[in-house]
Amino acid sequence: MSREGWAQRAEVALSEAGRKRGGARRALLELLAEERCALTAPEIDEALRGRPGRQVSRASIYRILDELEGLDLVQRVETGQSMVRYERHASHDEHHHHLVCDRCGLVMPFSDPGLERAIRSLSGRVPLAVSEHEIVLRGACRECSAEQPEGAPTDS
Amino acid sequence: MSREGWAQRAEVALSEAGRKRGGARRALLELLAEERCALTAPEIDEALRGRPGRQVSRASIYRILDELEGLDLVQRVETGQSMVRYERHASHDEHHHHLVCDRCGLVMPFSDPGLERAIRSLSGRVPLAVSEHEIVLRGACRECSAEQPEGAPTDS
DNA sequence: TTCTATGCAAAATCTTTGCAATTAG
DNA sequence: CTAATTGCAAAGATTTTGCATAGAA
Repeated sequence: MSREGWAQRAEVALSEAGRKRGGARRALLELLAEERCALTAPEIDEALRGRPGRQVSRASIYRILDELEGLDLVQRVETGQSMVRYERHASHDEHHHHLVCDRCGLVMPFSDPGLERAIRSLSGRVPLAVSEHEIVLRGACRECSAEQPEGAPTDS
Repeated sequence: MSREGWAQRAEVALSEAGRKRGGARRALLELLAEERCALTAPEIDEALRGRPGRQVSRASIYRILDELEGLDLVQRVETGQSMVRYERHASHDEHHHHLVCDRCGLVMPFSDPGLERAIRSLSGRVPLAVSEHEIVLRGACRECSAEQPEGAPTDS
């Protein structure tokens, strides 16, 4: 239900902002509504090429993402991979953070109430009116740690 | 003491890695030892130009940062500003995270034991062998919230 | 018809690489 | 002297912008 909820909220926010509903924007919204986790602009481009609907130019992808971010419909996520990722702005019950595998680049979502509690209590004690927070845990995913448990020797 | 400690550790690590002590590297180490918070490569470049010592080419800045990262002497920090930042790898007692002002781009360090506890306990419960974590809180810094408390009207 | 939306191509960054000259040991 | 270090310039990549065309209301 959240996905449809988001798509609907997006439509409303855009029309309220006086935006027309062009094909490119609709294609992007559709993709973002389905994706559960963060994508980079190039990944979005590629994803749109690999599906029935329309494909969208890079320039439009950036423009639309920027616009959606301004309307709080998507949020940027930094995963330490030197490229911004975008995902739909989570409603309260979907709020999550990210696990990133240093070796294969895999990005997975996770969430934890204890962590959120700690953040909330902390937010009142810092010299910043906190509106967002982002947490990234890095390490080796299960598959990668199985392959090379530790600092395994290379063949060089 | 931590600063000198870091600089010294860096010298040792580099010589153990069979590195010579060129001027560019020394200038970068010196700057990083003094900085308490994360800088982008362009910021480092500019900072080096504005100080007595030697100035270093962009290429070398990137090469050296990359090398230092490999030796665990510096760490990358992503603050959601679409550019990687670098700071010296914190020793345990210096470990910190970042507050970022959405409006002016200011980056400040902070740390919180409760948060670290939450992260530690969480690390055992996720499908990732966690080796690092990064936390960014975003919002408006004091100066910026004073200027425009909320969604203040623009003059457009 | 009018204003927005979009694509294409060029521009603007940031980052990496190749190569020659310099420097440390 | 030998190998690492550095700078410069060119190449790569991602992101932004200008402008003309297509599309929605």
